[in-house]
Amino acid sequence: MTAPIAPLTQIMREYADPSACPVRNVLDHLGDKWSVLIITALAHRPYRFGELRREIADISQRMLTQTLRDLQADGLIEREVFPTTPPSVEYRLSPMGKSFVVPLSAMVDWAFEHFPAIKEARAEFAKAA
Amino acid sequence: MTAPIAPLTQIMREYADPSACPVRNVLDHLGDKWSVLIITALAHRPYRFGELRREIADISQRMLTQTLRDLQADGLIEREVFPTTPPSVEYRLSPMGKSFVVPLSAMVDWAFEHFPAIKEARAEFAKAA
DNA sequence: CATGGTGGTTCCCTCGAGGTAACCAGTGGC
DNA sequence: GCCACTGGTTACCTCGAGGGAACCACCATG
Repeated sequence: MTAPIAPLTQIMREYADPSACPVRNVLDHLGDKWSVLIITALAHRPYRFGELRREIADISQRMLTQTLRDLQADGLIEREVFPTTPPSVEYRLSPMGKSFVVPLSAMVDWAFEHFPAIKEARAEFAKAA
Repeated sequence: MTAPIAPLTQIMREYADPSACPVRNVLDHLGDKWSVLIITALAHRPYRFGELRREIADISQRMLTQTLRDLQADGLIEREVFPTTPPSVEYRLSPMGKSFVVPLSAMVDWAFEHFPAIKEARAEFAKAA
């Protein structure tokens, strides 16, 4: 199982400026506290703002708005306003967002599968120290 | 392409405490500034401390030490000290670390592939605002 | 008239990730 | 004697992500 990632040296050389490196640029954005959770929710069906707020119980309204805006700016989600009273807003994954679910779910599966081993490793490491 | 991720509702309900949720627990750790970069480097071959420091040009010695310790605590990398003078230290991926390279490289590939589209989406979003 | 539910925005504050720099022991080279 | 390289540790500081609460307009309900 040789690593299929391009050599780091090459990547680092090509994208000396971290903000220009695709990996660091994209993954840093998605590595925040809420993006993955929101995308996971939207992977199942479109959600309205309030629904998401209730679903992700411990997110603040401020961060929900902000993270949704960032994901929308990156083109991962689409926002649609319905002129009802009161106006309701629906968020859904864009095609690109849906394509992101594939590698994301691979990571999620990995996390579930190896979580016990990681917990054990942490306990052993703490014991050794 | 239906999302193969378990329903968020179910996950959130099962792991009400965020620190007990495998996904948030594991991915938050790996979502820091340097873990992915270090794992990417080690995916190709073992590295010595100083080698890593030079390879990842813009990491501080402090964060390199700390991130390596965290990855070691999670059981993703192994540390071996050689009793040379001066003592040298080699870091390599553990079997679990190697298994993580699979989903990680899927994400890296996705990032490379969609980076142009993301940049375009950002530009368009900024223009619209 | 007041309250609650739409989907936000704005201000203020905290806390911790991460950067910088100095220092350590031991040894080899000039 | 002085410097450099090995792989660190420690103290100090900054800056921004994120939390909390208040506020907004609009409408329906009681």
